[in-house]
Amino acid sequence: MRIGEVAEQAGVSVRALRYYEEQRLLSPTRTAGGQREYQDGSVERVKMIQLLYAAGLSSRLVRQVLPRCMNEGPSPVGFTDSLITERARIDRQINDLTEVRTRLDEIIAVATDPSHPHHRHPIRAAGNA
Amino acid sequence: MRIGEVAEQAGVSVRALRYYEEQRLLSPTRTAGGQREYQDGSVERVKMIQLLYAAGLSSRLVRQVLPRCMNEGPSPVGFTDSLITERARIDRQINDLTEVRTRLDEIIAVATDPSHPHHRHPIRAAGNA
DNA sequence: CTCAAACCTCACGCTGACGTCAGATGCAGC
DNA sequence: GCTGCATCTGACGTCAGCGTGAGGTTTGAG
Repeated sequence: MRIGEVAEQAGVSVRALRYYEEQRLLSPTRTAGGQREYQDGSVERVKMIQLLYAAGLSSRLVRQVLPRCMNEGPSPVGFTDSLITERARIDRQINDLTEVRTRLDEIIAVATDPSHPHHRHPIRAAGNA
Repeated sequence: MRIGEVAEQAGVSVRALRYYEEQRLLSPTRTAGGQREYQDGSVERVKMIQLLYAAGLSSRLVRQVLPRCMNEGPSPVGFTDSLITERARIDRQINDLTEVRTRLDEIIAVATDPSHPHHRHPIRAAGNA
């Protein structure tokens, strides 16, 4: 597969794929003309990269856990600590997100419930003609 | 309270507090000499700001929801949509984080379980004297 | 063989939440 | 008044994950 097809199927930009390669997350082969040639599993791999990035992992950490996520053999020795640290960070972040979501829900509820004193009508502002 | 004390109690930097003011999230009064003077509730307010930032809200959105989070009266009219959008984003992010956490747990389990073929000893690397 | 589309390599730009340094006050104890 | 620490206002630096040209090459259909 060429880069454009991978990009489309994985839902990322061509630029992103080149960036991932620069970060040593992908290593496509090259054609005689110098163009990138991706293997079959690449789309799945890119999606996993996106997921890990979305969870806030750094490129360095993605590089470390990616082989394990794709079942590509053992990981570098002694990196379990950073994984545990990262797991803790993710836990905290989930807690933060959950709390904020609850707050937002309350605010949305108040703003949507017409019987509440702080209610604002979604279309017309209250009190004005 | 002066800025240094607020910073210490809220666990943020002095620079961060000035930045929050620049973003119109705080508006401390000034002494005759021009120094910032914070009210009593400021520490709590700053912690809430941190929480909202930690959940990935932008300064603009923090500015919008903060009054509602601190029970400071109604919010600007017609901003419920952005809250709902944001809520959806947070939901997706929690899902991503949870999935990644599960992955990390699996990897950590394998790396910690001595009976697993991919096991690496936590202290000494396997296979070397 | 031609030509357009896709691809290539630099390399600078962008955004947000601050860090950091410079140089100039303000404030409190003595 | 002096000293020393806290604070002040700019204003530039940082870092990550790409976006966005510029200018040139490769590919493959016709």
